[in-house]
Amino acid sequence: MRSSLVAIEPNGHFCKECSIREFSVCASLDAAELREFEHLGRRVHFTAGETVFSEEDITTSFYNLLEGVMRLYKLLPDGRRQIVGFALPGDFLGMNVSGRHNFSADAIGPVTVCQFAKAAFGRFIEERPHLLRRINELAVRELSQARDHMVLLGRRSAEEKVATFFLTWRERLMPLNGPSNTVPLPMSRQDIADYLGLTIETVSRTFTKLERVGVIEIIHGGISLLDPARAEALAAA
Amino acid sequence: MRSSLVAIEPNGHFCKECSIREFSVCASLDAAELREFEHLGRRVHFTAGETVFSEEDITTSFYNLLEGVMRLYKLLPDGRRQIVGFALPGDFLGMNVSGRHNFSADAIGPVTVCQFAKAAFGRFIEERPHLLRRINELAVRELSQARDHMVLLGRRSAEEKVATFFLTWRERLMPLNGPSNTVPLPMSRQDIADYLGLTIETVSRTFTKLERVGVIEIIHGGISLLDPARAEALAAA
DNA sequence: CGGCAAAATTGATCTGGGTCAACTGCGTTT
DNA sequence: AAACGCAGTTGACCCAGATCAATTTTGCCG
Repeated sequence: MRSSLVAIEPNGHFCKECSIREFSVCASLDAAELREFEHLGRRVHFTAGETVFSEEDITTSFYNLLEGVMRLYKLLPDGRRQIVGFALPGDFLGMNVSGRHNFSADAIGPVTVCQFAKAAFGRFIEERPHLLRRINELAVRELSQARDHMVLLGRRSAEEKVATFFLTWRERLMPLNGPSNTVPLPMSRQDIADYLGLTIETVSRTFTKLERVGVIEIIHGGISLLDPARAEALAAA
Repeated sequence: MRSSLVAIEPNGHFCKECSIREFSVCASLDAAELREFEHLGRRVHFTAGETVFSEEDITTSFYNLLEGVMRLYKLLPDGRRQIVGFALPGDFLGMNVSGRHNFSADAIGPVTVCQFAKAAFGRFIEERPHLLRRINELAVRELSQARDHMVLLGRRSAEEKVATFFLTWRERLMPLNGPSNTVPLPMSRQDIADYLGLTIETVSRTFTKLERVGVIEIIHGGISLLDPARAEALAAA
């Protein structure tokens, strides 16, 4: 569903207090720039399941994810879905070709974003090459992740896919939550299936199997990695 | 195999005569910049099957593909291969995270590249934001292609994969060769299989099947798209 | 032209993961 | 606390595509 009414805080938040600044695109800005930047963005909230933008939409905004997790996906005409990634705080969304988002983005659970009007943001970048360099850096990193994911989708078995997913998801959460063998999984089994190119049944069976052999423990809202080394081995890293 | 001896032309070619300039990263440079740029790159040739760089290599150069086709791929420890893309003239290679190429690149048939030392190229970009913008544009386009390919790998049937491949490959060749229903396929069946997440046998059988039903004709070094509309339908675009 | 090796095709069979269907558990509403 | 509904799990069966195994075709070199 698309949000028809979203809460908009009429500013009041300051970039310099932003907890995810160091991870985000803003990390490249100095104090003076940050103060100017502050006026370009506005915080917007979304509730669980809301669609932030759709693939066919014309891009009018860029988004900086502040809180929560989003699923990024594409649909085939017959409804098959491929999740092309999950966005975490610090991720920058909205770069695109030909003026259209080429994937859709839903909030998984409550989400806060910093939304920038495309035109104003474009002007701001124009005279700040270091910001562009930072954006490019993030794009190249994403591209690298995308290629890794192609390997997973095209060449790995169900067990390898799931084990790899646990490890890379834990890895991605590390800068945010610190190192831990408890891996929260805010997304549904269906989301995981659509991310890994599997069915929900296969995901569920593989979870159970990995638990049975003692690699993980399935806990409420996630898993616990009991044997990370074994998981690495299963992932055929 | 890695090339131990490659022919290096001691310059003599001029950017302004470069046939693929308009498609490449250089399209953003003016006449004066081009003259300066010319001294940064040197043309290097590779023969069929040669490896231009490997995924574990530390990046020391950027490459602008001038002639020929390259396969870009990643290997799993047990030898399974996923081709993450094919590079065509105009494509720019070498952007990376953490200083290493994160995929390998082989020449398919004879290849000519314009090779730039990383440091010199980096300095040149530094003071030319429009070049950076152009590079970013290409990265974002690649990212979009990568996401499309994830959908193909994760959610499409063998027949859909092959039909989609014919159509998108033809599409990519269009700016270079002009529109045509004759689609050259310089890569091997194994390459196609590793690109589509299939086996060589399934690729071969699917080719034969599509020929039998009159969608394509298998010709020397490629296929002819007899019924593009049917192909679109099979691709579930 | 003939003889090889590599690439591609075709056939027979197998299997990992999909499909279909039932059931379980748990959070929400009344 | 009963009743509902949705997410997740489990079981039985099936099939698209993998695997294994020959051929056939193509390209190449003496």
